Amino acid sequence: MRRARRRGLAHEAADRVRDAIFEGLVPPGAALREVELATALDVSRGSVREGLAVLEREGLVRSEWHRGARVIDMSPADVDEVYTVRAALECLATGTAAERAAPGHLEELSVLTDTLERALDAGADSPALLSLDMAFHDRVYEIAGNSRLTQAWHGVRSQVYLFQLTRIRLGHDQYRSVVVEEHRRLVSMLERGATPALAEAAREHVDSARRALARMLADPPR
Amino acid sequence: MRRARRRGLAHEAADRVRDAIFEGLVPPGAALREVELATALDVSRGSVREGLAVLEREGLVRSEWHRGARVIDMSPADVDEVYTVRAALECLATGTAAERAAPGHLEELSVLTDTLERALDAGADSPALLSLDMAFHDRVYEIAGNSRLTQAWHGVRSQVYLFQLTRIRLGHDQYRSVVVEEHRRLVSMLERGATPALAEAAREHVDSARRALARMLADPPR
DNA sequence: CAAAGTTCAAATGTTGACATCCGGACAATC
DNA sequence: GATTGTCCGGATGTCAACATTTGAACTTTG
Repeated sequence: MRRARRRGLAHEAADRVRDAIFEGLVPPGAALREVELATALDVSRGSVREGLAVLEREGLVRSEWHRGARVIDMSPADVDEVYTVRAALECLATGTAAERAAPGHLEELSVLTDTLERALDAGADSPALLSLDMAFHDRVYEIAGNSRLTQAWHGVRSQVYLFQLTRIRLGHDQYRSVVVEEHRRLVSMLERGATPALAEAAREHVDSARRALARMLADPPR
Repeated sequence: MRRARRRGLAHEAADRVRDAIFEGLVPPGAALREVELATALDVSRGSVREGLAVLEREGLVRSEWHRGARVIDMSPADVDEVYTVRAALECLATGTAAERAAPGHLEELSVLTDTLERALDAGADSPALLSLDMAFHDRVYEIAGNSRLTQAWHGVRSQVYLFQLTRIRLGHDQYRSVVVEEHRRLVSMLERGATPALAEAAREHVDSARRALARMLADPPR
């Protein structure tokens, strides 16, 4: 069993605000005022403040001295930055995971992909698919078992999530048509161990997402 | 000019505590009590708390719910984790920097290496050399110009610093004998653009440090 | 005597009040 | 008329008091 974690109001507050951002209730670039959030969430400003610091660590929010916090926006440059870093991390993570994976782990990743496929076939909405998608990758990082690597991943994870949400919002057909296949490919590569081809597959998986989003941002299909 | 930054007491507190850790005043594994630090630094507990959160983001400190913060320790596993992640980041950073570097940037890195060499020849102490060493790498990240990458770097930077400090404390001869040459090699590779050989050099530079530290930890020369 | 329950000091988590800072609107100045 | 100075509303930064949790010493119980 995974041990239960007491977390405190700050993390709770961070979760609420993060979800609000993901749901689009707080658009990119919007200001996050401490008093406002404090009354809305019914906690003190101190807790909100600490929560915003958590979101800042995740890169979802940027704050400046005496100017408060704002939701990040997503210029094409931002997208490039995030996916470039993600590609490097994902490469390392899949490679390490391949080295350390027990057979059970690979089986588990395979099952996660099955779940994803079934959800797709059952007509689940794209955000739900994205959650499963992310869960798969989270598991890879866990299997790699490098806490610093996981921490680095958490530094871009929420941004990836936000960007991918935008991607599927602008046009989810392309996403739905490739997710499962790309994950299957990753699993099959993982089974063969830490090869250069695996690193290439991981890089390509990330880059495919980057290209799709870049296309969407440059030429919104409205 | 680089813009001036107001930062607040929390960052100031973080700086003090960080320095204290680097100077060995607070040994690995030691508890960092909020009230204690607050009185010592003459700031409120809130500011100390926020400062500790900064150090936690840097990986120098680990804190748990209602159990406070402790300085990380450095098991061989920790060393592996940090240098593994650092290698991946450094690869990406040098590659990107090579792509984007203006001639002036390469010149600047060369000058930084000259400074390092002069300091070495002038008999500067090893911690001073380490500062110059880190400044070089910081500049590479700046030149790469990827803020997410820089942030990921900051997530391991302080740990690298602490580990390297230990390395030179246990035996600085080896360090002094290779720093300059390894940096020269990096600069010359950077000048040839983003080649596979550059990535290899960056990886080797990091790995050399990892091996040196692992050797020291396994077999302390006392 | 070992295991579970109790108690208590010490530390952290949380809060609301007070101090400080920012940015824009308006007035003064050269 | 463009620049500089002053004011003020609204926001964040800081603080010290109060609430909660923890771990360990102690007691109880089977």
